[in-house]
Amino acid sequence: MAKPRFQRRKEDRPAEITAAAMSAFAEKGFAATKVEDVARRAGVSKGLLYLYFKTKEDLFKAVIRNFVSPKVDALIENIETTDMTAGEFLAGPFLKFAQSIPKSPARILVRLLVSEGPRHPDLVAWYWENVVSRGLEALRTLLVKGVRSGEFRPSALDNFPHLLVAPVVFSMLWKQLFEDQATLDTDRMIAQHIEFVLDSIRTTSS
Amino acid sequence: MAKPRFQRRKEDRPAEITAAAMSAFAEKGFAATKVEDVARRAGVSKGLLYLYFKTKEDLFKAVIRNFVSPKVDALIENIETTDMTAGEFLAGPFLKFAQSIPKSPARILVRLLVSEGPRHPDLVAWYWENVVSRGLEALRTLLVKGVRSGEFRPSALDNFPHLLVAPVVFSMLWKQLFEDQATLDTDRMIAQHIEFVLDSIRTTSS
DNA sequence: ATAGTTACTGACTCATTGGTCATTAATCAA
DNA sequence: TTGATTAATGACCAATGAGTCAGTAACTAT
Repeated sequence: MAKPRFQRRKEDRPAEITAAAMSAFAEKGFAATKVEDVARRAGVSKGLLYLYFKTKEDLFKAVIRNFVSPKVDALIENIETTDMTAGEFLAGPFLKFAQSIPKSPARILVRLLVSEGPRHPDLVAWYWENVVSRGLEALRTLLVKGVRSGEFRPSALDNFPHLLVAPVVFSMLWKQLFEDQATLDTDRMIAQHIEFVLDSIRTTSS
Repeated sequence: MAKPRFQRRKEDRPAEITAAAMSAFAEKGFAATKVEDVARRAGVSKGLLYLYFKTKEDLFKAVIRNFVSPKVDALIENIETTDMTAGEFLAGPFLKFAQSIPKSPARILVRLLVSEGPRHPDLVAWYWENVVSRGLEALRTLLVKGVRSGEFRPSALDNFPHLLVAPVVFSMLWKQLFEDQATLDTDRMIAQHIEFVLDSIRTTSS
């Protein structure tokens, strides 16, 4: 009764493989990662990988899709269902969210997207539709809500919710590039930034 | 007197080759760019390229070094020699500088650095020493000067000059990824950001 | 048991490309 | 003009790695 050389686990393979790919891409980037290495990490043969993903590129897209969507969905859900004021939400749950991203494994995805994006227009388009535009729209709604209630004064920020997010992106990149040379307290930096913004757009100083 | 098949121009070759490499890398990224393609763009044979650059990686480093240094040097020079107040400088020359970067060809370098950085630690170290730390230090000095003169109140920004630069980095990435899906008025966005920050740290509102 | 199905393996192919080097030709000094 | 020097060429080699496929073994239904 020797233990079998492998098991058949059709259901779990795709998830296991994308997870393996995620960590491999994270370390090496897309081009420098060998498909066989991904397979090895997933404890699977190269052939099997090609049974679930048509090409290496296909695998890459699956990775991005899988790990990003849940995060944004959660944020948007929160924004839409909260009963906090806009200011409270930004200084509370949103801040927490913004601070958590650069420390989560997801931080790697920016790097992947930045480096490979231009060569995968359809992936970028998907990302735009499902992540970026939805996220920005939710933020804008939140800001408008604040303006309507008189909590915020109207400002250019209404057109540039991007600004709320810029330091987060910056932090993600920093952590991957310069962590060794100089640690950056991204939590405090992001908090400070939100504070600056709220300072400027709040109608009353509490 | 047939025209010669090539000319010997030892002096100019390296610059021409790095320029060609710059544009090639910009389009395809590092790994996906073929050395031979770089050579072709430079109007040169592959062999010659290897006469001036030991490896492809070597070429890559040269590219980054060549195109970045001048920019930062200029900014630092300006900061050190200006007789403006800190606020004037930030709202004037610095803003102009920040706005110009995402529109210049140099914007591509972030992408290169982000994607390849982790695999070239020595390049990142060089970049940190010669560009990032020097730039940030100059900005910090500027902020401290503002505080000393009473123009700014002391704030966490003194420890996070990064914040002044985050939206610039963000803009560079945006322009490369989402230009097609949604144009972003980076000039206005960056201006707005600087305004927010100055709003928050200025002691007097003018 | 046993035959049938299919998840899974891994050796192989073949196009690609980083890097070399023997050769060629532009330039220069005498 | 001619010989020496070296910038420049491009055919070539060796390695690499994406993708294939003939075969194998885990599972399943009978």
